[in-house]
Formats: sequence, C-alpha cells, structure tokens
Amino acid sequence: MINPSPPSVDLLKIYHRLYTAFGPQHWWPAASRFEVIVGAILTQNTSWKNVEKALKSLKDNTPSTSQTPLLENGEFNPKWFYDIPRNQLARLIRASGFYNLKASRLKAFMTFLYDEYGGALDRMFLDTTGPLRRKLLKVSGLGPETVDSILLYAGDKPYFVVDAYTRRVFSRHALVNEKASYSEIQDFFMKRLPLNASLFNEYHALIVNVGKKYCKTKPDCERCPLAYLFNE
DNA sequence: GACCAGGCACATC
DNA sequence: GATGTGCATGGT
Repeated sequence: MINPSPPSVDLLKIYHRLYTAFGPQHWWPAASRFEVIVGAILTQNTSWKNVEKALKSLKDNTPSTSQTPLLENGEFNPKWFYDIPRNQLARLIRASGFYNLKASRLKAFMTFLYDEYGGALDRMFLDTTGPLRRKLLKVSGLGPETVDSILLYAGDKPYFVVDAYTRRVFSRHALVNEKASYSEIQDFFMKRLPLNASLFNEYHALIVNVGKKYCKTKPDCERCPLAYLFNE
C-alpha cells in the first residue's frame, strides 16, 4: 500500500529537480516504434547495454540466403520477426540473456500483432474496440511494465511506467511503500500528475537516470539531486 | 567469483 | 494475495 506520505507531495517539483540536474533524456533510444517494442521485451530484468548488443546482433544479421530483419530505411521489419523460427531468433538475441524466453515472448507478441491487426502497429494503437492495455497484458510475456513501456514509448499514450528504479528511488524517500504493488505505485504517480505522455516519458527516463547514478544497492545520497527530500 | 541488471509466468501455500 | 523459483548473458 501507499505510504502515508503527504498527499501534497509535489511530484512536479521532483520532476523539475531531476530535469534541471540531468536535462532531457531522449527516450526511447530506437529507430522506430516497433524497435521500441522489441527493446521493451529484451530489457526485461536486463541491463540496457546487453540489449544494445542483442539489437546490434539482429541488425548485423544479413545472411545472403535469407531475408534481413531490416527494411530499406533501416528500421526493423515486423514481418521478419513474424516469420523467423523461434530458435533462430533466440540465437540472435543471445546477448540480452533469457534468450529462449524472450524469443518466445517476441513471437507471442508477433502472433498477437498479426492475428489482431494484420501486423500493422498503426492499427493496434488506433484500436478502439476496447482497452488496448488489457489486450496487451493477455499476451504471454508482457507484464505491466513492458505493456506500459510499449503504450508510452511506442504509442505515445499517457501510462506511467513503474520499474525497479521507480520503486527503489521513491521508497527510499518514503514516498511509496517498498512492497507496494505495481498498480499502487502507478496510481501514486497518475493521481498526482497531469496525464501527459511527454511528461511521463521524460519523468520515467529521469528516474532511471537518477537511480543508476545515485540509488543503486549502495546509494550515494551526497550528490543526489533528490537529497533535499530528506529535509522536507 | 559474487552480485547485479529498465520482469514475467508459474507453483505453492 | 504473498512468496519462491527458473530463466542467462555480460559488466563491475
């Protein structure tokens, strides 16, 4: 459950502190919306550096005999991901870890995308037949964080993304309970912020940044731009 | 050689 | 609903 933090806790003030300290983060680093989705699955419990290796491995995969995963404009070709056998895909994403699992999850998403929307992301994000978030959550391997990352960073929809850094940074400042559920923490943000995709985009990226720099297992609160929270 | 990283599904209680 | 476990590579 949410901590008895002051209901007046000013999440916009925290946001501006982070933005002033770090500047714009330019998330998500990807060439296309589809690549955002691939990255969102590959980065599950995995450092982004390893994901970058896996993405590069995919892009460098240009066998003379078969199709390349890239379109002529350099973007990933969803059809390639739909067609490639799971085992071959697994080999290419090896560096991201959990590669058999993630290959299955990518294939599960591709099946969903083609079965429901004929492979067209445009159609998926324009789906008005029901809550897209619910549909995505039913795809095996897509949990709340992955789905919200897809909706926010590929679909430009205002869902606040909660991850391990969000929980750690905000529980250490006693603003959320360390054991709060995903949806409780998400509500904490979404009830206190304007529902704005650009804001959520930048905010989450800034939280990850401050988490990586100052809020690891061994925190470095001395130089952290959020240290002021301890004195309020 | 531990420990960690932008989770999730499944089993069990 | 809470807790435990498997999944795996690569950096520190």
